[in-house]
Amino acid sequence: MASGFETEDDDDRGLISDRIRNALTDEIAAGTLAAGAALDEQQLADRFGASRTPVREALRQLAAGGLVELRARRGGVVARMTPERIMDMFETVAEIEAVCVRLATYRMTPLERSRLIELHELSRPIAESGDVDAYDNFNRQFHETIYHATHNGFLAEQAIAIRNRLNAFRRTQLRQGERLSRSRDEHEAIMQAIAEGDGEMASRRMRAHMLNAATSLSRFIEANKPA
Amino acid sequence: MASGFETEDDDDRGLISDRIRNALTDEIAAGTLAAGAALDEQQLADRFGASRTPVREALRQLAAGGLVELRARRGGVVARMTPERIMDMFETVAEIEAVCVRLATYRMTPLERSRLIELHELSRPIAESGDVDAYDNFNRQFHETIYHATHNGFLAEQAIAIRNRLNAFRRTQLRQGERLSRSRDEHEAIMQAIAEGDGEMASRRMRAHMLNAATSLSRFIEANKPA
DNA sequence: GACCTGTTTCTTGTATGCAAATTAGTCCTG
DNA sequence: CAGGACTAATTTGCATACAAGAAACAGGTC
Repeated sequence: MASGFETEDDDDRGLISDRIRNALTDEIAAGTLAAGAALDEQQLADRFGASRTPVREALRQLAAGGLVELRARRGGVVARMTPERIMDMFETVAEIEAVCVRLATYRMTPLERSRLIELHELSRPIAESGDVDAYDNFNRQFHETIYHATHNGFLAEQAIAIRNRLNAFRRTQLRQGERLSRSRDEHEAIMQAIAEGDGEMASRRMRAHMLNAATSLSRFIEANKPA
Repeated sequence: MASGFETEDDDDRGLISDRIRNALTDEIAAGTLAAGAALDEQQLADRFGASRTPVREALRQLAAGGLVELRARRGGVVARMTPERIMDMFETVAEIEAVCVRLATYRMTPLERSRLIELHELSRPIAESGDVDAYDNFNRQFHETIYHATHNGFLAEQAIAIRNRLNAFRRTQLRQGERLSRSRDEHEAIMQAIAEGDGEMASRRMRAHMLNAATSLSRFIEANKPA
């Protein structure tokens, strides 16, 4: 938002290793590369029309981000996520978000507060329209606004990193219509607590909000993964 | 603990890139490589008697861990930490630790509880002796025991990762004698809250405990960094 | 027939070489 | 003398080549 130089996001121009990293991230997120899939360096190099060197660098970066598991001299596989681990990640995100909203409540500037209120107001028509992608986009903005309002850059970075890491594994789904309006209602409750300056209350409501989303996903996984 | 094969930890045998990564991590942590120092690939390669390839991989991993900042085609420098950022990191650790101890209070098994009590008892003579290294070691065990008692593997990993990241920047210092006994007193208060099953109380006390440590470090930085 | 062992093959890890890009150094110009 | 542009040198990014380890396979033995 602040840095508006690049025409789009990143692709095509720049470092090959970055292009490969982004492409692999997207493919893992989209599910094109299934969890547990072996990542052959030469094969990937051929596919991207590059040599193994940038592929290796991309894989290392992905491994550092937790998307890929790398065993020495045995190559890499797309990180295999157990339902337990996904729940652990969701709980962690929920707790971190709860921390963020508490700090944000006590520290946000009037400008940040009005920006958040504005965002929240904008979400009403989106939730009513049922446009999941649009709501997803709004939702990310809403939460990231809160991260930054903590005035703790490191915490904000961590929150975004973990959130992205989780996003990469939720595939395309979690698109149950009724969840949208409930999500907005929960945001509403959080906004009210923020408005009252009650960080603890906002924190508890945020935690509940995130855990509701987790439960929703959990049900989806349960339903779609028989094994 | 479970895997007790290696004679020591890691060094000398195994992947060269890992050896370089570990060595650089240690040197950054020890302050041998000052913050902002340029990291020339060829120079490091020569120093470690290797080629640039493993050096590059090591640098990427360090960059992912936040110890090194890498700008495209401009090489890497040891991450420059502003006092603000260090405080942000400390606050983040404090909040995460607070989350951990709350969850741990509600979820720890009797075995984990007795292990923690045992550890805490052991710390009394260490704190009295004033052996900072020994107390440091105990302290790490104490906190990591709490992480694992959350029964959330992902959260525990995150907590350890952030804690390590912070450790790498505190140089050799923070060795003021009086801090030891105060630290143990604070642990005592946390243990009491855990014993009473009051996770919220334990959480608040843990947060205060960590912020005290941060303030202590902050004072040190203020005193030793004139610029 | 099952299991162990030696060999082969494939993959990763490392080294070296080359090209592009950035930086610094110098020369010229205002 | 200051500022800018061109050139040269250093450094990163990538490609290719080689070596070492691991997995797969075949053969033989119990």
